[in-house]
Amino acid sequence: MRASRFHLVTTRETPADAEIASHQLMLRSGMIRKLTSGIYSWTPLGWRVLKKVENIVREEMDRAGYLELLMPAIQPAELWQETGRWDDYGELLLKITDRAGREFVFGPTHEEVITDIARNELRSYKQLPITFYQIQTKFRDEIRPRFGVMRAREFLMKDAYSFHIDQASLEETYWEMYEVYSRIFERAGLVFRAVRADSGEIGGSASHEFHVLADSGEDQIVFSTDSDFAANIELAEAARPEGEAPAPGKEMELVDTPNVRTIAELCEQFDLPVEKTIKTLVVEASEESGGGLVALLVRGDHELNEIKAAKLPQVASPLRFATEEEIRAAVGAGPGSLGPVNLPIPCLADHSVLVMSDFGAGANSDDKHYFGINWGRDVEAPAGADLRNVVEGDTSPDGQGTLRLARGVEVGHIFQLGTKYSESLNAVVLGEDGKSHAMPMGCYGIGVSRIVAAAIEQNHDENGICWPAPLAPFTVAILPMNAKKSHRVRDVAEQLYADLTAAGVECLLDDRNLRPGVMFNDMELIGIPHRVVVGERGLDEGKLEYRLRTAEANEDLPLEGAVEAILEKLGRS
RNA sequence: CGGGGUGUAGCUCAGUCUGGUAGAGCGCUGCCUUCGGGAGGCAGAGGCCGGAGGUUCAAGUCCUCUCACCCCGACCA
Repeated sequence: MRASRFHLVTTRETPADAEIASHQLMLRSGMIRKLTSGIYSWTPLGWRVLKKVENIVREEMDRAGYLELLMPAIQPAELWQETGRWDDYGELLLKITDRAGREFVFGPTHEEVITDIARNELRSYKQLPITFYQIQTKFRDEIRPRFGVMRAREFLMKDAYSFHIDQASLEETYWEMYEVYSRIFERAGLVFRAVRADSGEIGGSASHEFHVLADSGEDQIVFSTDSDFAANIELAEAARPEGEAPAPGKEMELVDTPNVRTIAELCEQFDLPVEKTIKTLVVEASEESGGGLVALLVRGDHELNEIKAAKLPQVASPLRFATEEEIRAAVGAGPGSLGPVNLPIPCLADHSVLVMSDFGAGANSDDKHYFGINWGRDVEAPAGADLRNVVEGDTSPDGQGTLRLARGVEVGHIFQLGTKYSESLNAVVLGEDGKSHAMPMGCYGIGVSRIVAAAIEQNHDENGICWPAPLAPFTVAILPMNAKKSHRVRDVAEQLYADLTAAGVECLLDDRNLRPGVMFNDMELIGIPHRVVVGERGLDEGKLEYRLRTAEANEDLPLEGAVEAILEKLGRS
């Protein structure tokens, strides 16, 4: 490709509404253009990268024997009403109406459609297992689109669905898919981690997420130093502390604590270690436990894990924090002065709280705290539960090693769905036993467009993007210096371009006749992995100049045999 | 959806408080000089100041209403 014909439009300045590196660099390099909130066009440059990702995904899916198809983006409401997700999926579902007033959705995912296909197409266990996939535009009406294509409303997704005669077959495909996904992210040149995950809205039992590690990631993931334990923090159970609370060493005392609203203020003003304090959070109780409110206790330096809490039978799901008015009505004190002693509502404590002694907590009376509280002596110990987020250094739940935390961008998610959809849509086949069986299903997603952003998050420097070779829009940039004035430079660059292109290398020849600095900066910004500079200076010595995008310095290549030397640099000789 | 903020040239932003000729830098067009890390000069093009009402002799600026976008929170690939 000739740069002069490629509509390369880069900007020096960073657009004001981009926060993270990938979004900024995608805009500056001209890969994407925003049409409206959460909806982007891909320019020729961006589209080349997106297609690279798409092709890797497609090749690996095909290699595994999965069948590509294409389903409609627009789906009839009836299908969604049949599974109940017309209402359950909530506001994320974009509903649209045709001229006759019939309702449709723009598909955010395709369990309904694929299961409809399966119930019509699949008759016998002999056709199973079978896995279909597609690469297609999805729309989810995110409450808050963010970070460019990282969390867009419209995005490109690879979604796959498998159908089975029994759970054992589902598990086999599930773990096979786990390997396929791992291969995809490896091939894309990404540093990633598979972690156990919450299965969330889609339902089902087992589930893993694949995260590209990046500091700007929206998810917190946890893994063990010594075992293969890895999980999303939403799901990571905290190891139960061993032993009992130490014997009381202090008397309980009631202390006036005006101007204390937070744990931090309490610790600072009264010189209390934070791990000797208790945070009392009040949430809505579940209906089956009688409604009302329930208090959750975690250690002052710990955070409540809302996902775990919502799964407890005593707690309403989804989790809802009580308002200050509700708390005052039930307890008679504000949120800053709550604690377990004389608490008039039911209470659950994180396991780590139950092994504390001589601790401080609110007195359920405004501007008063108790210090030196001990379980049993001063107040009956509440029931224990796993309520908190694990923290760096915790013992791994499997007992091997300690936990490390990292941030990740979720780029893939695999689920064992079970028969949730096959039952509600009556997708059954005849088994070997001659009876009908609802097919257990798996579903597997990859955020194709999100991978592009995640790859940049993981691979950039102060000059721009540093594409992993498999994702780069072009492999080699050829930069002629002052080509306008030197036919020699021009001819060598053209010949190199022709030869490399003939050898199947994707080259970008910068024939724009710009000043060298502009070309260098542009090519670094858009992140082309290999750069060859053709200049009078080098030609006099029979040399070209070569540089890897991520290298510190240039190296010379002999003009004679330059094509072979470059192919060798690409690992293609 | 709650809370905060911003809308002025293709982009980044001044100007709004205190009403009076619509600006700068980058980018774009032409010419000249320059040419190995975002050059310099000259000459240009480009704006219903997000939209609608209102106040005023006069509104980018003041008032009301709207729309869009961004940021912080709960969801997801």
